[in-house]
Amino acid sequence: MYVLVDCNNFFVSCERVINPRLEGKPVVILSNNDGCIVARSNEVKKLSVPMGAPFFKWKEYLKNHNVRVFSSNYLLYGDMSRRVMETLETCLPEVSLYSIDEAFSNISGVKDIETLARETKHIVTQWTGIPVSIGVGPTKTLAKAANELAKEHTAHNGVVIFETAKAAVPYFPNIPVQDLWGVGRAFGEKLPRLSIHTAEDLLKKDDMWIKKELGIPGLSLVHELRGYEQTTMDHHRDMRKSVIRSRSFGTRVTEKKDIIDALTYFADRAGQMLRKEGLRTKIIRPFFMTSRFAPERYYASKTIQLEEATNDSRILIQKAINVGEQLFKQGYPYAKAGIVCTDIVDKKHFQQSLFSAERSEDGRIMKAYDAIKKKYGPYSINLGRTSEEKKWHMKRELLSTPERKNVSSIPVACCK
DNA sequence: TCTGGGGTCCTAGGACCC
DNA sequence: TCTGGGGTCCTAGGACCC
Repeated sequence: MYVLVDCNNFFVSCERVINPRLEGKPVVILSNNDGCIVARSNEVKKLSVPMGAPFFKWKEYLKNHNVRVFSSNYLLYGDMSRRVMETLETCLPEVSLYSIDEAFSNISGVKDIETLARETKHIVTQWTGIPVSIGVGPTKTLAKAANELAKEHTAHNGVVIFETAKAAVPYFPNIPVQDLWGVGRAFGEKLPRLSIHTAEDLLKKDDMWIKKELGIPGLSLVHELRGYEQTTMDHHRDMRKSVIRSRSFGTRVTEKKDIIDALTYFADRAGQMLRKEGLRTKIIRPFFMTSRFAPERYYASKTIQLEEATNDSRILIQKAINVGEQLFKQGYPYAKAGIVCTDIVDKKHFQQSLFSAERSEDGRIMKAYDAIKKKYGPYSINLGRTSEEKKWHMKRELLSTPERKNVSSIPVACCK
C-alpha cells in the first residue's frame, strides 16, 4: 500500500509562507529566464491559464486580472522542500522522495490508514505552512490517481484512499485519460482520436492494443491501474545516470566568444556537480542551439568519448571549447547552450588505468578550486576565460526576495 | 522582442557482423 | 540478372515526469 503526499501549488505555497499577504490572491511563478508559467495558485487555475504557457503571451491578461507574478526562487523552494520531507519522515514509514514537492511512503501493514493520512496532512501543514494532498492506493499509479481526486474535489478534504484496486473502478468513468500518470501531450491528443476519453475507456482495451499504441510504459500504467505493481514504476534510483547543465540565454547570442564562454561555464558547472557527488563521466555532449521556434534552426552538438572517466573541470572545459570552435556558424541567433554527461561511474567503480594521464595533484587542484568557491562565493574564482559581462546570463526580474537570503531565518507565518 | 531545466526510459533506424 | 536474415550495438529523437 502506498501513500503519495503532494504539495498543493508548491512554488506558490512557498511564496505565501514568506509573504502571507499573497494568501487568497491570484499568483503565478515563472520558469528560469521568466519564460513559462510553471506554478499557478487555484485562483489562477480558475482563470484557465494553462500550465507551461509562455509568459509573454499571458502578460497582459495576468496584469488585467491583478495576478501577482514571481520569478522562480529555487533556493527558497529547495529549503521548503527539505522542511516538508523532514516532517514527513516523522509521520510516515519508508519515505522516498519523488520530486521537489512529492514523496511516496510504503504503508503496507498499517491498519488505520484514514487516521494516518489525515494526521500527516494536518502536521505537515501546521509545521511547514505548506498545504498538501494525500492519495493512497495499492500501487503508486493508483495512489497518484487518488491524489489527483483529492486535489480536485474539495469534498474529499484533501485525502482520497483506495483500499483496493476495485475501490478505484467507480471513479474511472470520470477521470479523463489526460489526467493519468504517464499520459502526456502526445498520447493525450492521440487517445481521443481513437475514442478513448476516460480511464474507463482505456481499461477496456486489451494488452496487445495498449502495447501497440502506447508502448511498454503505457502497458505498465494500465497494469498498475488494475492493481498489479510494476517494477518499472519504481522510481527510487540507486545512482543517477546523467548530469545536464544548460540554460537558455537571457538574450540571443551571435558571437563565437559568447558561445565559448557559455560552454566553458556549463562544463565547469557539470564538473562541480560530478565532484560534489563523487562521480565521473565517460561520455559528454556539449551543445549549443538556436531557439526551437526560430524559422531557421541550427543544433550543434558532438558526442565525445573520453579516454578515461573524469570530473576534472579543466578537461570538460577543454572538450567543450573544442566543440564550440569546430561547430560554431556565423549568422545564427543562438538561444541556449549546455553539456550532457552520460555514462556516469562512481568512485567505487572507477579504476584508474595504468597509463592514466591523470596526475595525483589534479584531484587536489579541483578540491582547492571547489573550496575557494565555497568559501568566497561562486564568482570568486574561475577557470578559463570568462568575460566580466555575461550577455547570455538569464533574466530573473521578478524575484520575491534576494536569492542569497537565508531561508531558515524566515519565520513560518502559518504556525498557530 | 519575449516559449524552462533536469531527469528517465523507449524506439526507430543505421552500421556492422556472421 | 535479380537483391538473405537475424542479432547487436549505437545514436538521435521522442515520449514521459516534475
